[in-house]
Amino acid sequence: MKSDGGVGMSQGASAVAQKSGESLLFLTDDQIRKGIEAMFFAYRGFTADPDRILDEHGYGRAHHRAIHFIHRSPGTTVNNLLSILGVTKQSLNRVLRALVEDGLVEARIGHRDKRERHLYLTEAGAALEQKLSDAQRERMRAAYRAAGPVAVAGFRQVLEAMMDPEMRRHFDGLSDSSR
Amino acid sequence: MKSDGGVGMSQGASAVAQKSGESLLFLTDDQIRKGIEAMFFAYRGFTADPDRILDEHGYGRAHHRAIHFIHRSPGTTVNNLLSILGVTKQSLNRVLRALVEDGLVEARIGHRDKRERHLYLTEAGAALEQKLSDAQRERMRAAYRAAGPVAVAGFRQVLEAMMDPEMRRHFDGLSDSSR
DNA sequence: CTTGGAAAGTCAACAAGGCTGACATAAGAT
DNA sequence: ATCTTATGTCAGCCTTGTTGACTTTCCAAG
Repeated sequence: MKSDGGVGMSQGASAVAQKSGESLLFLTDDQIRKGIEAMFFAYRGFTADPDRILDEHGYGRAHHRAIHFIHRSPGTTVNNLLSILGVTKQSLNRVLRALVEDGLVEARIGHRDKRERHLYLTEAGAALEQKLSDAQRERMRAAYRAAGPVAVAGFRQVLEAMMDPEMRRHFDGLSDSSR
Repeated sequence: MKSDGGVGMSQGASAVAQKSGESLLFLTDDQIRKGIEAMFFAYRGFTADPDRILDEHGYGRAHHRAIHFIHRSPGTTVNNLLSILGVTKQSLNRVLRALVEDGLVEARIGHRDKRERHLYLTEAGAALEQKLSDAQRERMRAAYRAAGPVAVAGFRQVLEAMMDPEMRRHFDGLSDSSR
């Protein structure tokens, strides 16, 4: 694999390319592949705890996502949720209908624009949200604590750089303290 | 929500708890929640590019995962793949059958134990793997480059701490230079 | 050599959660 | 009055996961 002096793997930018003294060893194909696999395995852990709880309640990840973002942005409209979740309205509607029927979510008709439905968690919905996010936060907190503040800052930087621009807009939007 | 001096949210370990001079601000519920949302949005980006390519070929993420880990561990058995992927044999078999029928994967009967099937990518399979991992690596590399080596190290640390122990074993196993 | 059990494959049936397309309704906007 | 938007809904399809039952192959222990 090392043809011309250790540089020049098969595809494009894989070479180390000792540029201006900086080693850039973290950009080798091997490092990146390990990052890809770490994402895969970590995401499994990330969803494992909520998945167990959801299963007990007869829900799935789709319900979790809806509950999470309704909790984060109480009164959000269906359309807004649609663009955050990136699914079709039919898909979201199926989930939302179940949550409303089960009394976890309330869909209030808009005052200004009566076509809109503003979504809120009921007390029962908020209780499930607590349970789910407690479980997910606990693992996250353990990981954060184990890795330390510097690692956490890096973690967040890489994740944000990995998002599609549109998703980053949503992500930044959620961080607004306006609400 | 702010009862006793701005600290003391609802659930457990959320308080800042200024322990021995270290600020631990990175362990607040708010920081953790942002990490959770960052994971969610970033994972979407992480899978977006391969998903597009897979779609053109009439495959899904399940096929990608199989192809990836067969590429990583040529000659791996079905059982080993099963434990890495964490799905049922019926689910994996469906995917594997399609890949074998399409000539992307070869399943050789074991020499020592003839019950086992050892899985290999064919030339066509390796070509698709290239295409998929090139796309995924490109985004990863861009994120790594934007964030820098220190951030990348932190990223990896947090991800590894987030895995289930069994998944971490698989992850570490893949990094072995033995084989 | 026989038999128990492991590895693998297969068939059937089902569910969640994506998708598309078509259509209905209400209401804001022009 | 008409166009457009927001939402809901019905029908049908696909992928990918599940469980359960059964078969074949074949190593290994008795």
